[in-house]
Amino acid sequence: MITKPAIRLACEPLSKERLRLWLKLLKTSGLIEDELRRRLRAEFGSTLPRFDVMSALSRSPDGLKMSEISKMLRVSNGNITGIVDKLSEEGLALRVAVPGDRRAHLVRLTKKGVRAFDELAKAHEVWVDEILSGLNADDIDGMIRRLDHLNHSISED
Amino acid sequence: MITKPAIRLACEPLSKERLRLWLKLLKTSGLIEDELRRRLRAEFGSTLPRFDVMSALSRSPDGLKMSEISKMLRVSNGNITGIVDKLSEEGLALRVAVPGDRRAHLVRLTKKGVRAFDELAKAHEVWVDEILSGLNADDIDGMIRRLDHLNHSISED
DNA sequence: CTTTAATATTTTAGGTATGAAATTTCAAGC
DNA sequence: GCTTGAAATTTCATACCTAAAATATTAAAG
Repeated sequence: MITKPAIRLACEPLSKERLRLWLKLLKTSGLIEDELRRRLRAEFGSTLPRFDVMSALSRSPDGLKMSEISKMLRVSNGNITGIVDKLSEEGLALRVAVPGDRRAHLVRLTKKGVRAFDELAKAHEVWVDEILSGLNADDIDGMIRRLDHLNHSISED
Repeated sequence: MITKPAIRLACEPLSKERLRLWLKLLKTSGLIEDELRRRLRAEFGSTLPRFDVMSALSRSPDGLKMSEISKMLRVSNGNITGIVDKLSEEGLALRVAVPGDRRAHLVRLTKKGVRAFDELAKAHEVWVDEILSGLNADDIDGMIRRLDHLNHSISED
């Protein structure tokens, strides 16, 4: 009787499988991202980075420092400057001075910004639901569990 | 006897779960991408987009048209122009005229480009293996299967 | 006090990305 | 042959993004 091997004799294939996994992960998230970007542009004339910044601000009504935003979104500090500038110009966000510290500013959504984001967020959730509609509850659960595992193993190394 | 419900009474939680999944997917691929970008820069003074273009060219020794590259990598045509310009300046790629069609050019890696990419690709595979080392064969297999499913369901809609 | 180091942000230089308009060339149809 | 439309690429304007340098402020150590 032939049994399936309990251990792998060579590690080489596993490294190839990891590479295959990474390429698929990259492709999938790129496809979804492109589609979201397209709709955000077509239906709201907005962009993903702006949505991300507004989303972060929305979760912190008391405001966030520039560095807090860039840390949360894992993008460079200098980048956030430009995006917040734009949001401010359009009256969606504003910089508030911090009493005890003249270096820092708190960025906050304006009322107009909150309204705009609520609309965006509602549409965004519907879009994601549509795009991922091919997945049932088990699929979703399985992927979330594995992504958590992967995420954890990456972050702690 | 109480049986588990065959259908969900409310769809709302599933849409939230899909959103959760997307955010995790985005975060994970971002973390991996950032790490690869960092190493590419630190160890080779190169970038991910250049690596991607070289990788595509490497798989097609007979050359690729600009539009073929942009289709493969799902980036805009105008973008590829700049990257190929840079690769050409550095002697890693070159444009070859197409005999029957004076509109198109075939882009091809030079010998130097092939050597450079081979080195990059070898390092890249090791990096990915390291970064994903927390996953065993079953994890990898499970994720690949689900990503294929998702990918398929997105592309065909 | 004053030097020093750390923190918070902006600026700068350069590469990457998009969509749209412009250019050149090709392929038919008349 | 000439026009029309499609195809391949580049150019353009604009936005994003990074790392690194510059600026300004705070805090702490001597």
